[in-house]
Amino acid sequence: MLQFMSNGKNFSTENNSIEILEVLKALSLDGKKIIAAKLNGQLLDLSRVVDFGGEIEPVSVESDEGLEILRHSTAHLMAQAVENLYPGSKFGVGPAIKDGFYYDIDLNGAALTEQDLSKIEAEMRKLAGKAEKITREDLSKAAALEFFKARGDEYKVELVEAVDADTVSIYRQGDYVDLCRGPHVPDTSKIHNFKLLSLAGAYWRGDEKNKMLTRIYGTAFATPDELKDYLKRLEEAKLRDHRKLGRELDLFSLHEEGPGFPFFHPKGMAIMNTLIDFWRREHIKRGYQEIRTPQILDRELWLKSGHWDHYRENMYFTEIDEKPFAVKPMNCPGGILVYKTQLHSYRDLPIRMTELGVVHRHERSGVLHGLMRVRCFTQDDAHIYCEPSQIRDEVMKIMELDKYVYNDVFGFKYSVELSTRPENSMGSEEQWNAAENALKEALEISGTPYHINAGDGAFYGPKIDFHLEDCIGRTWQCGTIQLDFQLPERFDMSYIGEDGKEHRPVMLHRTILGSLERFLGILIEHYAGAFPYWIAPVQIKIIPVANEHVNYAKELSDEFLKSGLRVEIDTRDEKLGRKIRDAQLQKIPYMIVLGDKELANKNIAVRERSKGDLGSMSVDEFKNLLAQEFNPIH
RNA sequence: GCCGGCGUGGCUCAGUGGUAGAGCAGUGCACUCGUAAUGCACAGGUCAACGGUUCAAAUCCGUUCGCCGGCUCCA
Repeated sequence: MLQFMSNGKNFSTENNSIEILEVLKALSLDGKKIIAAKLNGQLLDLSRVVDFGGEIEPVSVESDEGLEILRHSTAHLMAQAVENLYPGSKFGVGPAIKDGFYYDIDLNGAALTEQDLSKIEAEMRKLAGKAEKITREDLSKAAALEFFKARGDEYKVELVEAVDADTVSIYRQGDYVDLCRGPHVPDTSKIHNFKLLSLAGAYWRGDEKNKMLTRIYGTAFATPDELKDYLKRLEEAKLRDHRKLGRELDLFSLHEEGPGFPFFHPKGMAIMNTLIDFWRREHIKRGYQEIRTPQILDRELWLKSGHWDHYRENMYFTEIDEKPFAVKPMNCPGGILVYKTQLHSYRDLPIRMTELGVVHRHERSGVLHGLMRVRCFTQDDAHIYCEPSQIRDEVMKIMELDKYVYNDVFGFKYSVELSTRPENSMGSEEQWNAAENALKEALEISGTPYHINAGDGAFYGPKIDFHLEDCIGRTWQCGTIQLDFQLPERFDMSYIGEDGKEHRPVMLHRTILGSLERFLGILIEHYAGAFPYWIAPVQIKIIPVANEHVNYAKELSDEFLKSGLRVEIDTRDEKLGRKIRDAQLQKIPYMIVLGDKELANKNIAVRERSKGDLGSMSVDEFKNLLAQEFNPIH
């Protein structure tokens, strides 16, 4: 006898096996949207026959788990369509991912273009129309190996070999067979709302030594509206693209003459400089001192620091007077030379030295991306030299600054990761353990939620990384805190302790914004180009109604410029509506309209970019208005 | 670096073998204008670069560069 329970309802059968769907029916838990079930927490197909009972719960296509199943089944449907259209295709992996699914396929020499996606979609719809049953079969590992070997499915063979169990399952729909853990929707007619999105190359098992397969990305949703909303969100994301806005708002440009080396225009620099002003104030408040170190340094220094051994691939080299030099990819070795110009006392520690360091790193050509991934960028770097006992406090202070900047000032959500010892690293096991524990402690005492990213630390020490979430849910690494016992050792750094003897300081590397270039890119997308007043490249646009109002406009502009505001006048011989429109498109926070009325009353008409016309007011009233704007620099 | 796609005036894009097109932006002229586009005219491109096929190449082929979407890597 088998017994099933769900939310207080019970069902039992005298048989010693039963199909899941029958159980749900008996409990009146079946329905159009139910595509799978959970028995004792395990996800199962509706057609699965079980010989045990327990707590059962239907899985709707509208739940997170149901959606994942739907997407996974859609990936299979796509694979089936590809197999029909491109005979001889071999399949790699095809998982559901955030927002959709993909399948990696060896097309047997065929090449796809984006146009082929609609052909594949059409084939998918045809197959879905047939409502083919999706059935599961359990095979022994040996039988599965034999089966896939016989079909010449080399990738599936490799996957089966890697499975750590005696049996594996395969799923069939029509002639299509795939190795899969499941579960799946009961039949292909359950798959309606899908779209294939893009093509890409992807290395088999993510290893660039392996063959490159064709990856097809797609998405699927429970309802047509959800699919439509998602596609709309993709469109909206395109409108926020920092490369497009950077051109439209005249912030920066990219040129063939300097791949990966962005050019900043006056308006881009206005934002950058405001950002730097803000950054400096916050660091001075928190006891940092700023330094600057050279761009090019003797190669010997990089041999000593370990960069030659661990980072050479990413460095640029040059020669001065026949002597080898390197362009700096990091600021730390230069900073250490500054530290070593003096003898330090324990009383001086912690020493917090910042540097807006311009670093060059060679990135492979395929990875460059606007301001987000470049070959030359400005790090808002800092190095903190302290005693081991001070590490925890210093880390917590940095995390406090991170929270203030990310959350309070810019309104980003962010998450924290702890990255541990990688391969190809320097130092002993004990040092790494101590370093990792120090960071863990700081995270735990401050109650910061984090997850561990094993093996992703820097070659000289473990790190805490801060990932900001942008407007479309992508995450970007900005801040990092890296603990380093190696460089102090290599450079024989010291301070004089209370005991009058020399001690080795610990070094913390950290950034808050990460790369100023990337941070600007993130801000552009986050605000969709409509920067808050305090950081907007042009804060006020003065718009004279006609020629005879231009002089008044210039007087006003001079006054604003003197008080440090970023202001422009539109003196073009255009109609008011046109000038307003252009200022709106430039997303300028405030517009001031000056015509006969304003000239006569010596006041101004103010328009705010999102609130519209605010009516007339005196210049003083306007300044009061500005004073109420959020502004972390004042 | 690898896979696929793309590269036509400042921008967005049409043109797929027969001597380069549009809209916006720009310039000139007229209008002197009240809260998201005034009208007319003019100017602007050796069609990414180089090589090849052809009587003829923006268009077909090859190489290189750059960009886009991914993979790998990363701030």
